[in-house]
Amino acid sequence: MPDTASKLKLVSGTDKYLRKKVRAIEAAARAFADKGFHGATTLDIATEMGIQQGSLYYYFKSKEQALQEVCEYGFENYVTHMQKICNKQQAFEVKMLAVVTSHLSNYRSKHSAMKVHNDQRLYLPVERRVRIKKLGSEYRELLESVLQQGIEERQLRADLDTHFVAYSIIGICNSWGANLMRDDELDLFETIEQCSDLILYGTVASGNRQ
Amino acid sequence: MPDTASKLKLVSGTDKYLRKKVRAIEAAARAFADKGFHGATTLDIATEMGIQQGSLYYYFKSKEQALQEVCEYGFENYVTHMQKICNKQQAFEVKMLAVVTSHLSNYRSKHSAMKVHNDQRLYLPVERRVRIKKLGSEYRELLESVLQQGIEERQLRADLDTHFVAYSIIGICNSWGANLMRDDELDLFETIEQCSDLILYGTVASGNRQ
DNA sequence: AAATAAATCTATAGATCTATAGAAAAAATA
DNA sequence: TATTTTTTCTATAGATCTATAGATTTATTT
Repeated sequence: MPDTASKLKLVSGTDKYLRKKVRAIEAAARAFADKGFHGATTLDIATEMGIQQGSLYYYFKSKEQALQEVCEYGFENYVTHMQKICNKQQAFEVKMLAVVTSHLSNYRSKHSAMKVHNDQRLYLPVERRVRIKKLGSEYRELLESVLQQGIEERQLRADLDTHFVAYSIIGICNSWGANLMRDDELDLFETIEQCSDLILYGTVASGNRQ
Repeated sequence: MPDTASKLKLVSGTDKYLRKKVRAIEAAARAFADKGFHGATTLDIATEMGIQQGSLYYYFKSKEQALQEVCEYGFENYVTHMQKICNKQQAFEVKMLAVVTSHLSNYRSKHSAMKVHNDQRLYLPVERRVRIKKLGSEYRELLESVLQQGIEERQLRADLDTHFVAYSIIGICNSWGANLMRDDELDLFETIEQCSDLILYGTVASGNRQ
């Protein structure tokens, strides 16, 4: 069991420890994504790692902490990727496509941690959600800044509520993302294209615009 | 406990029984919406009804059956409402607005059963999901028929993938619906308007259409 | 090779939680 | 009012599941 010394290793441990810790987080992510936080057991997680149930507590102090770490892990990669997209000097449309692509590819690559973040994070007590909330705001703000850029480049409607639209984009992507995880037949690139198209152009025919 | 005779009452019982059974379903819906299927206990449900934990089994044969009934109950009203909308002789736009309004109002009226249907139904074994799946297809087909009408009336783009769009509309509405349940400050009618607007017109400025 | 540290194991206490059985109370019917 | 039916209660068996303690094995360092 990690004592005061090895607690430090949760942040900067040996490579060996960190690698297996990541495996533990990913095993927990799969179990939680599959059966939900309360439905999955510590035995499920341990079995997926090939260790005994009790041994799991070498990596997590509690099941709740496992959920917290899964959520943070899943979302971190995600926000980092978003930052890279935003920092590039590119036209709005390109960024927009990159955002949708990033979001949906993430799901297709079976990144269960994202699903867990979306579906299970509210089962954490508020005090465990502080960091997750911060990451969430950061992500939404980045997306809003992309939309703002679109408005400034006069590509997007000037009257747009960027907050509303950002939230809606996330909603569409999450619902299709869940589908992509469930249904392997579903074509990733077609879905990306259709989502972008809907967000940009809506459904109304050219002749019938307001 | 309901014997063979009272099993019939699940379909056509005394008013008294049926009224309390609905109360039971609604209590279960609140508990499941709040804590998730596995997170909520039969004690939670019973306490909300003001009865003892064991007494709950007079209304449900098992916790799993409670989940099944909550999902069916929540979705039934919903599909029925959709049918009413579709059967009216009205212009496409009017129906479209009615669909979004119906979906989102449902959430604002704290109809937890809908949330449970969306978030928890996959925890049911397939054999318990037969009826729920049928209702789901029915709903999506109705929505697709509204979209088809829009295409035929030349209001919507002729190239639209109605299946994709129907699914996306449901996705947007569900994500805003969850927000409406969580945040009482959020204005229902503004949200309805914004959702419809996004679905119909997208985000791109008039001058920049394809 | 001996000593120390890291990683895993076994076994279990203690706390749930579901579902059932049978008694008791309340309501409806004869 | 007596009888039957419906509804609820109490108590509990039996099955989890989390988290911990201490022993044991494996790996690393001196």
